Amino acid sequence: MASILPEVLRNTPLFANLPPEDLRRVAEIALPRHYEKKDSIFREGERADGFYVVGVGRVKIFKLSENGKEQVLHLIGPGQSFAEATIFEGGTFPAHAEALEGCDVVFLPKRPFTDLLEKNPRIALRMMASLSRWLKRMTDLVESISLRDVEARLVRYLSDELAVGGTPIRDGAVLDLNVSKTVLASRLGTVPETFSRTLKKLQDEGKIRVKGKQIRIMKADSLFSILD
Amino acid sequence: MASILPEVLRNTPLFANLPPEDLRRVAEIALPRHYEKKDSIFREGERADGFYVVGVGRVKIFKLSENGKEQVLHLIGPGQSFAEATIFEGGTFPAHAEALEGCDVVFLPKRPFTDLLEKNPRIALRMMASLSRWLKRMTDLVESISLRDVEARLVRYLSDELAVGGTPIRDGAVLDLNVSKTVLASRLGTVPETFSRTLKKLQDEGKIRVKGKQIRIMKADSLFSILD
DNA sequence: CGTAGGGTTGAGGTTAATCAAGTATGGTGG
DNA sequence: CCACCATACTTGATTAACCTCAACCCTACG
Repeated sequence: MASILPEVLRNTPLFANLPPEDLRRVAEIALPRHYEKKDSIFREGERADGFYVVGVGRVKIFKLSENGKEQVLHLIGPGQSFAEATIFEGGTFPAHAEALEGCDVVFLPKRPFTDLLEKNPRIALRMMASLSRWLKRMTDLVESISLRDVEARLVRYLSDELAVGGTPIRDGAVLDLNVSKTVLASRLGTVPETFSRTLKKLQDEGKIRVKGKQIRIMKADSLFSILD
Repeated sequence: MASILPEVLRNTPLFANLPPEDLRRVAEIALPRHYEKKDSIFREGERADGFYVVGVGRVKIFKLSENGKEQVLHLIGPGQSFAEATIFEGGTFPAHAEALEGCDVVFLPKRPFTDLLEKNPRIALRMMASLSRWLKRMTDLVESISLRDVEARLVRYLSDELAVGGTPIRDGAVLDLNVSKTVLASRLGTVPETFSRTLKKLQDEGKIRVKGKQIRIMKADSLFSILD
């Protein structure tokens, strides 16, 4: 299975289009790992000794409150990396990570990787760009959670998902929520009950049509008009 | 005034303890700027052509909702840098920045600085560490806003402020809120009314004593016990 | 003094969480 | 293939947090 490793690395923005030689060096220090559904990948506060690249499957990154409520920060899919930040500064993970399904990931251990960074300004620059993107995402998440109601957050999420999927935004467009509604509710900073009711409300208003995880956009204009 | 510039740079973690030669190079491309109270430093969506280091004064970084409500993301003080992330990836600022009082800041223009980064792995590593710290802060902010009630957020803020001020946490300790209560309310993701009521509640319970911007901790144990 | 900005207080309304119960759904073993 | 179980999801009723609106106070500063 070591043969798919370079392939995984090549598909992550961090290492895409890297000279073969650099890629080989990264591959040399990378460790393939597998997790089953619901397996914990790391827990908040645990010693952080590296970061991850997803090859197959989905991972949720989340915070837990003392009374057990969870806030999903990110949903990570194939090609994406996560926990990069932990290899600089601070030796512990700031959140939990759990496999949402069977996952093949690649682990990049801290020390060998930072050594590599020091000699590879190209990778270092990409690393900074990646950290910057995470920062932007978190900034948007804060804005979303604190400044918008659940309906607006949901609509924005649908809009963003259509965008990343490359689906043109028009009536009849279909979107597949790739995760359970419970997880999605938590990502949107709410609970399953409220999430369910919000979907129903939008459906009753004729703006969307819900069938399982399929969302069909019926009135794109009025649906997305609440976003500025 | 150019003489204080190296001093400002030396006081920011990004450039502290840098070899004099590196520091000189940074200073060469740095541009001192001044802002009066309430001046906008940049607005969300504006083209981002560099980042900032604060020499004197305080800056608030915030998001605005369409109906005018604001969420303060960060309060930046002397020695701190902000908007570093914008010089990689994404050409626009993800939030607004405004001077809370008269401010002397240093502006580091994007292009010359990235050129410098490519030749200076040492600075690049620090830059990544700095980005990582911001990321951690944002992660904590999300958790705080979405998983805790206003009282818990306020108490945590007090705890954090005591920590950064180096004040030992014990009964009788006094803390000065360096910003207006209105700004602080927004930083905590609430409104002045709720903030005021929450302070009053803690005072009525005998846990703190409020006099203007001075907060005296009266019962540290019971006050901070709600934080796990 | 008089005004303005920040701060406080009270009443009322709204959003969304909680609690409780019931209905799909999907995977597993018989 | 079906029965069963666990899990996910939905729906309704109730509650709690906190936002909004409105009025008022207080202090600083011209």
